[in-house]
Amino acid sequence: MQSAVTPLNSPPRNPLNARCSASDVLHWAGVPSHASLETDAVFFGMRRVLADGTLVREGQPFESLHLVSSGSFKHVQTDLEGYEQVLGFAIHGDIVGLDALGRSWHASSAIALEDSTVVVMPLRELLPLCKRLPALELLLHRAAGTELLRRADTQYLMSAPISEVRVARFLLQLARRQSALGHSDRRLRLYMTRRDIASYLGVAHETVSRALTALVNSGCIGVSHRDIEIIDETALRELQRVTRGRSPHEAREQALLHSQARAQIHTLAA
Amino acid sequence: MQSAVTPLNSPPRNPLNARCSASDVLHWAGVPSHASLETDAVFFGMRRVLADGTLVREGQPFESLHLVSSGSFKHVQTDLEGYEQVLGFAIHGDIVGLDALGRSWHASSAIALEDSTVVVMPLRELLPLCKRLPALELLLHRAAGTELLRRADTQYLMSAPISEVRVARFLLQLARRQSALGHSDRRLRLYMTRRDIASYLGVAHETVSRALTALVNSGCIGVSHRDIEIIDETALRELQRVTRGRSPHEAREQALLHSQARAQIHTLAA
DNA sequence: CGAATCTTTGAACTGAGTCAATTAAAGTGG
DNA sequence: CCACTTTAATTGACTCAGTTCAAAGATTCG
Repeated sequence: MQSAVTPLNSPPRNPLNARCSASDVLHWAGVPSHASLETDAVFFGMRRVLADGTLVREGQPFESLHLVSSGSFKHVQTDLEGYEQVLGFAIHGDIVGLDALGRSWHASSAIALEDSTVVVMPLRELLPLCKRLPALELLLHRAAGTELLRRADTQYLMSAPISEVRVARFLLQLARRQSALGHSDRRLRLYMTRRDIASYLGVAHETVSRALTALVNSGCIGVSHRDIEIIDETALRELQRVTRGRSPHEAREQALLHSQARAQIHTLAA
Repeated sequence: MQSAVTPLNSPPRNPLNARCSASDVLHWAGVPSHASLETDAVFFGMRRVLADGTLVREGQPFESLHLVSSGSFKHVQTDLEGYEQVLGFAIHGDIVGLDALGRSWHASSAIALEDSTVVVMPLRELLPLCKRLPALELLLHRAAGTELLRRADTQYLMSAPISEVRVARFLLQLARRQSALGHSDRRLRLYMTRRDIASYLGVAHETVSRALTALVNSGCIGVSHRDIEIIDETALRELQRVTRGRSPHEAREQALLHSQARAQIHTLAA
């Protein structure tokens, strides 16, 4: 388990020249139970990417997967007219480049939002290793599955017709990921610009600003630059029920009625 | 290659009791070049799902992946309030259940839009087989990658602020998939309801109706029930440039200016 | 043939996009 | 270290497209 060498959620002290064991990778990527003496003996190199630097670029040959060790990235795709669509964000423990699986070229770019370090896992090494070490295969599968789940979450998020709801869901999503890494789920730092958030949510960047101030005014959150404090998580969740022309309060009442009706049905069925 | 036994894109005649070789699976899933004598010797069972039937249900244990042989499915996820979000559609050659990769339970349901047949690939058989047959491993990776790409496409689609653009992109996406299967890219059948499309696009179902009639009135498409004819694909593509308050014509002019400006820059750089 | 569902169309309201202007923050170079 | 430039973020005003509610056709299915 070697938790003494690499305490959970702590990147190595000297990430530039350091190599990093497959066990570390398993820890960071969320399957710590599968680390073993064998995975202790496998090492990967690391790479540093400065803020605004490109880790992988759309159209580049797919040669390596990267695990984010420190820092953060945005996934972007550029369409014919030059519009940049932000597809998602990657933080510690996330694997970058999965959408190229089974292909020869990357379909999206990964751009560092701050100075970051990644573990480089060359496919030529990784795939043969997977055959020998089931833990690494599981890691790969789990990472792909997680990415798919996250995209589903994003679709759900984008389907909200009210921008305040989108932003609320976005913050909750971020808080959930942060807390899964052992960080606070009440205080969170936005490492991306409002524009990036807007592109991700599918709204205008002014709308993100307005939604955030609206959430501040309703006492749900506190905002200072890129630091967010979640003050009333319950209220933030309640917001999900808001639809056009219906206030959070009314929505809550309707939801109550619904659950009562459902209880009635259950009673009748029994 | 056995193209005599299973001609490309043609499901077997008797899918109910028939078993189906791994080579067939490779053909249908788009990696026909990797079929071999070895994959000829591996067989999977098949399963029939009636219209509105559930192939996999959210929360069920993840035991098999399914390849769609005939028919079509929608992927749905239900939130706490009971709202059904359509995440995507699966047709011939698509693999259902990938979002459970690396996990024990399915995160979304797959519901048949019509009477359908699928190839059942139990994980207990599939994963060991992958170690022996690199072709199957590639299939798995490629399927995961493709699914990720498709979700990115969906995000792009949902990011369009104008509903007409969303619907146009949806139709083009569908046409592209149909034509990849060797079908016409001008005539396409919608196997899903307007409601499903609306949920998928993140708009009200009335809006889908209105957008479709608008596209008919502008001469881009013809609609009859669930049969769509793409009359002017170019115009449909041009639509992508439309933003709020800007007509397709203006958008085209602006795009021209942009490309001219870009040409200028290139000239200066040279 | 009737019930249920799907689809279309209408009308009213309103929330979000767009344009514009101001403020704040961050990065640059003397 | 401070003026200067550039980029990010906020706020306001206006317009319009999309949601919502409602009702009427169309289609499917029993």
